[in-house]
Amino acid sequence: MDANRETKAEEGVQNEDNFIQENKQRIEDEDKSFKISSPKLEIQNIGKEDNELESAKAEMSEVKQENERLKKMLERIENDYRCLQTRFFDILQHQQSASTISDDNNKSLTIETQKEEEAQVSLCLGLQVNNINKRKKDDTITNNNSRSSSIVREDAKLMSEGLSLGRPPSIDLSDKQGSERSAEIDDTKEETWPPSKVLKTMEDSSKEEEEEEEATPQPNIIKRARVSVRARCDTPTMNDGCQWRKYGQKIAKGNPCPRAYYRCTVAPSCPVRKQVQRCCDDMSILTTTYEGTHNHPLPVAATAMASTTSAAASILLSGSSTSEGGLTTCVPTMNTVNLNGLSYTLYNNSTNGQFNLPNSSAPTPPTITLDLTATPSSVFNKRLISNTFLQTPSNNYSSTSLDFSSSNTKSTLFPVAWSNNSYLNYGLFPSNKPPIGSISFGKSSTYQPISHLNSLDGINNQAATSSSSSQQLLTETLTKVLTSDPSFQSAVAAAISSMVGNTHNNLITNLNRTNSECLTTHNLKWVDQVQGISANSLPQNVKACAPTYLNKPTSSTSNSQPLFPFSLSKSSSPPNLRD
DNA sequence: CGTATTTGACCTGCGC
DNA sequence: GCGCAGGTCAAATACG
Repeated sequence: MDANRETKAEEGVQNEDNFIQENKQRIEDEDKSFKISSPKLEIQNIGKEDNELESAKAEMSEVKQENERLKKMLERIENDYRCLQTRFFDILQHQQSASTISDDNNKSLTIETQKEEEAQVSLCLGLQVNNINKRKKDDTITNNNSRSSSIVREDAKLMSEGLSLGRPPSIDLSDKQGSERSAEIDDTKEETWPPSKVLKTMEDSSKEEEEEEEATPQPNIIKRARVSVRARCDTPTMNDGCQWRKYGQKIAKGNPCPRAYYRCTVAPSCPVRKQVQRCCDDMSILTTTYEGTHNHPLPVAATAMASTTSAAASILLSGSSTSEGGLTTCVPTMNTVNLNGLSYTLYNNSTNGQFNLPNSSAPTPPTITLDLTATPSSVFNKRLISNTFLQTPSNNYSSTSLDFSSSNTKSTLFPVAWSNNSYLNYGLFPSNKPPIGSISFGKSSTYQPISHLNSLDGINNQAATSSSSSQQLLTETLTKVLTSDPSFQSAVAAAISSMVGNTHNNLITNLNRTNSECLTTHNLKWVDQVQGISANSLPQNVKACAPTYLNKPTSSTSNSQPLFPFSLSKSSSPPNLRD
């Protein structure tokens, strides 16, 4: 299996190599065309007003500068990529050599690899931890003598102690039957939503298993993981591609805006529900909270949101495991990476209540928030505010926020790396407000980060404390971070692939498969450009607005070339993590 | 007339 | 045990 995987990885690397070459060529051609057209423009401007001529020249100069920046950027990306490629092959070789040392180690590696792959391909929200738990307990029992790996034992131990790692389920989406298989799993073994009367009566056959699950003490904490999406939206709901039926509405305490309850009607027995509520502070912000797992094939338009939310749930669950099982600090962690203007914030507060639904006084399920609303700096401030005022000490669930905000306005406090001279500038925070527990890769960072990945604390500390960290260190740090947490990889890959579009699927998934996640830093500028397109590309009969990142443009953009390296082409395949 | 939405009642869990 | 708040149900209503 490793050989097959390695082969696929090499193919993916090769594809990426070709991809970079093509786009480099494209940029050079673009540059040539500018050089050719520039004299023409000057000739045309002869006889016009001087100011018009100067303005035209200025525009051309800006275009040229932009083009130069893009070229340099591409070169640097290429260098980074080659560096990571080399590193990746080193790791591969190292793994191969290590695998031959002993059988025990071989078994451990195999199991680890399997688990890693499970994490990478999992797109299931509301993870079947109980099933996993059962399986692993069985493994622990049956293999108690010698064969079970230490990893499995540790997981089982943690889970038995209520410190579930929330490892994603082993649902293989690599084939086309994956979704159906997951649906079968959902139908027969799991009820991701708090069981309703109707569902209970409908599922008599699974009562025994439910009772078994209820007998286990841990439970719904993981199963009820939620994913919230904050987005600016003028319409009552976001268009996420699914069909929803409203079944209730309630005015929550502290928010005059009613909270609407929807359930998925794509399939009659689909347990997925969502809550939609406007932010009382900013009525233009719509918070949509998803809970549960679709037990049916999703419409193409819905796969982006579904994959993103499920991947985000993976991050939440892996992150919560870290905070619950490993972190000894009480300081909430907020990990922010500004990837070329795409602010990626992991907000993980083990003592915080549900962030996006602050009115909840009762303990709430672990919730992850995808924030598509504001500039990173403003979002960051909101995080601090919410952290200050919304803590519910009785709540031990974690809340995680993924901030996919794009900084449309170039803030001086939170400069967009892609728009500045410094490339691959992963997170520049306002120097006067150091975030508590944040990851900051790159320059000007003076903060002590608290990673959500325990094992990487040292790495991040090193990266953050060294204000003159080299590009090499930066690359290595990123690589380590991204390759050390399969859930993180999975989530990032799914989110990026969802945002960037189906075209880039192979690239993302290949790299996801090969643990060469440096690519996630490559394609983010284009996302900014997508943002303005998607809303206009929606069908007119759609009453809901689309989250700008998650609803990809299709026909309206299929014929136009992107401004930056990554081409768009129409694809109907969902942006999941399959091969 | 079928379907979707509205809305008041009801259920459940939690804190005091 | 009581009250509160979130969540759900289902009859009534609206809409195409």
